[in-house]
Amino acid sequence: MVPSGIPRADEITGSLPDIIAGLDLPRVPQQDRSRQKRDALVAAAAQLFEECGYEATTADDIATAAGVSIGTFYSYFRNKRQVFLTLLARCVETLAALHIADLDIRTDPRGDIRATVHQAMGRDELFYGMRRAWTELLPRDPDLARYDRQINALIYAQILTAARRAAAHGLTHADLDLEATCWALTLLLDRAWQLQPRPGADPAADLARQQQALADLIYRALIREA
Amino acid sequence: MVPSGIPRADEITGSLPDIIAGLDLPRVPQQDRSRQKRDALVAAAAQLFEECGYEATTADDIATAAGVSIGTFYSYFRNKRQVFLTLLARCVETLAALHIADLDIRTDPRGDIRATVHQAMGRDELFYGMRRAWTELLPRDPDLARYDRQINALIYAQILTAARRAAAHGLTHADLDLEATCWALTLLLDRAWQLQPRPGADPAADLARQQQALADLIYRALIREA
Amino acid sequence: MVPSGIPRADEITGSLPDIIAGLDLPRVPQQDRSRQKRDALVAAAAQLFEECGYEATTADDIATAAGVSIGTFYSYFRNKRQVFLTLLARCVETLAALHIADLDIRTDPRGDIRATVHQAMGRDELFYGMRRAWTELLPRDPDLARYDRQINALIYAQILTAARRAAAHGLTHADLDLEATCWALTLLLDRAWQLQPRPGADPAADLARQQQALADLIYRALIREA
Amino acid sequence: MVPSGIPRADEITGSLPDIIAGLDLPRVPQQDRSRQKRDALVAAAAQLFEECGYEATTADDIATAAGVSIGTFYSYFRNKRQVFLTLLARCVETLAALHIADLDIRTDPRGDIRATVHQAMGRDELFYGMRRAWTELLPRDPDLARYDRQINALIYAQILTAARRAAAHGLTHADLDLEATCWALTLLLDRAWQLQPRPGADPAADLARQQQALADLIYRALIREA
DNA sequence: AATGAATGAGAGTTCATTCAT
DNA sequence: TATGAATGAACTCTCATTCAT
Repeated sequence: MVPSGIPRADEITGSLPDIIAGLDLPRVPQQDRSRQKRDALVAAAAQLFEECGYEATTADDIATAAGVSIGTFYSYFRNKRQVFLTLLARCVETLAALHIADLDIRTDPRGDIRATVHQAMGRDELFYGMRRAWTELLPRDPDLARYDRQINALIYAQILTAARRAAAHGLTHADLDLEATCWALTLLLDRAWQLQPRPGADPAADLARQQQALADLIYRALIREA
Repeated sequence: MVPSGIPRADEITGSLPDIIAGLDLPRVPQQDRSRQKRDALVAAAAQLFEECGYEATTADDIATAAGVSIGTFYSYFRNKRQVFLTLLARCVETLAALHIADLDIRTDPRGDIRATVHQAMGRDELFYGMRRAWTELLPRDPDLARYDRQINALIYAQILTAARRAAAHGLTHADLDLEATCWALTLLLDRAWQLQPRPGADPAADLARQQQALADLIYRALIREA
Repeated sequence: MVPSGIPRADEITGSLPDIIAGLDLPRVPQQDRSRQKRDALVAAAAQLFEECGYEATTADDIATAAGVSIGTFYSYFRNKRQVFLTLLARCVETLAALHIADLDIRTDPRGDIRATVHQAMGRDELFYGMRRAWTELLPRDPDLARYDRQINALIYAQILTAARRAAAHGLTHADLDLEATCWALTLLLDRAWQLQPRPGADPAADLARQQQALADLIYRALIREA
Repeated sequence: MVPSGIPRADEITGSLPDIIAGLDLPRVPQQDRSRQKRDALVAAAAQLFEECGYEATTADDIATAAGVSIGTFYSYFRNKRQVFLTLLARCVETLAALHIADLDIRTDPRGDIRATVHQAMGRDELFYGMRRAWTELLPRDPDLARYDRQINALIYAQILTAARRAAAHGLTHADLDLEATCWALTLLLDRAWQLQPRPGADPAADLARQQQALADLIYRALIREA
């Protein structure tokens, strides 16, 4: 069972880079030719995972799409899961670059939150290949579930840090359950990364609209009107 | 790819019961003995799906857990997917019973939202067996993805109806993008159904706390302070 | 392997009724109600075998089509094969009624042969349900292959008897290999029972035309022009 | 139901090679080792089909008999049916090599027919593995039934061509229904390919005897005595 | 390093037959 | 005698992974 309660303080350990360090990743090849081949495999996997899902994508499909043999695939990755972990590592790096905790919310809380949401959700291309595979693997890969929990816990911790700073400056609602609210926001973000522009609408404008609504929702959930 | 933009008006068609009607469900056996056996199979499937996930649970596992042979399993369900659909139907029935749209928000918005959230999330046991299976099947079952989209669209429509009523009475924020905000809340609810009490804490109290934070978040996202 | 050489004299033993006697048939029920039920099962089986083939027809299909339960099916027939044998017995009885050997060819050989072919091939309805099932079961049922061989041998013997009578009266070609020719004719007849009217044509007329061509072929293969 | 009326003119389309081209055949491996393995599988299948029939032969049996694993079997053939189609293609190639239509019947009709029958039936080894499988699959494989019909129609067309040439030279019986007679001969040939030498007799001599009787039968069915 | 043929455990599903009611 | 729920052996086919070349 995926435990999804508010993370306890002791669960917020390590950092996003630590998670990458803990992954069973293949070593990055040093030679240029090899690295290109590995990248081609990862790119092919991302596209196929996105289009067909993880299960429906065979190791053979990935190798073929990357223009190499199945044998070569297995010389770069110990197994199919490792390709996925490589994609995961890329995601986590992106998340680590967000620095939500550094959000200084004092001068323009609404603008700051909007900017952060925009930044967070604009990394769409880096989740490419992850969305479907993640939901497919999560339920049956205990390690992955742990990573999921850990990543969410760290994002939660960052949100909580920023929220506490706002609270310290008297910006938040008086009776706010900071922890539970930040956890709810973390869960919402997790879902928000799956947002798509609605078909028919101008994609960029539509996404911007959704991002703004989301940012305002977060703003109002936390910050009281002056 | 699962399209997750704000539902267009024309996507909000039918009703939750319509979705159940569209499912390829086995007929419910009339005889008591048979119904008991079918229920045992469904219960076994739910538990195994919850514990091991959908893929990792074989038809044989379910039959064995229910104390019948594989042949019996296939005489009650055409295939493994049909067991899942049976669980799904149960969920949708629960959702249909929520009547979010009927929420009359005028007198005590905060209390009403709290009550609704409490009611919505208190149905936990009925999602038992669905959480993991749903995320596993979603990416590879186009029909299911359609149902998912449809169900979310209908919940969104209900939230939007209630929110519009509040707006008509001048209760909501002035500059609110109602549609985008309600869609964000719908996505949040979808995630919220996976909430668990945090280990170590008193489960009931902890869930109540998370529910209240969630309800307040929704309240503040929509309703302006008097 | 199905042995299809010209039958040796010692293979021509017994009679068509003997074959029926050797079949593992269920006893015919005495009570009227029971006989009706059995007949309904046989009729349903014939139709399904004809339309779907033997393998594709399940015991359950037959029972359902006959309006009884699978249990009842198995109280009338020990197994699926026994239904087929029942149909077979009906065929063999029909064949036994042909009396080809009695053909007195002296006065009007051509007319006699035509009449016999017409009579032989006109029993179409009695082969109903057999054509597909026979070819399906033959290759995998050694007993059935033996029956096939035996039946063909007996028909061959009858044709040979008639042909020898004609030869004795100097009606046949001088240099005729009676045995081999009659065997070829037997094989041809076996195939001829699968003849259908060609689509588009008047069925009765078309069949009559094919029968006449077949009869003339036999006539010319055996009888020399005066 | 297998329609076995005299082929209509519009049914005689394409050529035997066209039929092979329409089959869903696996590509022939280029590497020697692979081809040998594929041939071993085909040979094993032929023997097992001949001895046990198509249905009774499992994919596993074939793989084991060929000394490879079931996985290897499925890397050479998409399914069991494809092995059969490979055998079928071999047969059709043989039939295409017969050139019955080219039969010039004017100078020595009897000798020509004998030679052709001899040639046609001497290809016995190439039908190995087909006889039982064909009759087993025919009733339940609509595609195969179509091929059967098509192949027979083409053979019929060739026989008819030769017979018409003979008729044009006034060699045939005056009142002959050419079409119906040639169709009967086609059906007879179809059965004749299942001829075996009778046990106990000298195989070669016995087959020659049967072939000669068959050829004479055809000769007399068509050609009038000078 | 690269290939791709080979492996074989394991999945879903069918259906002839049995037997308690 | 009639029922139909229950059985489970058997079958086809997939695909992650290995390893000889």
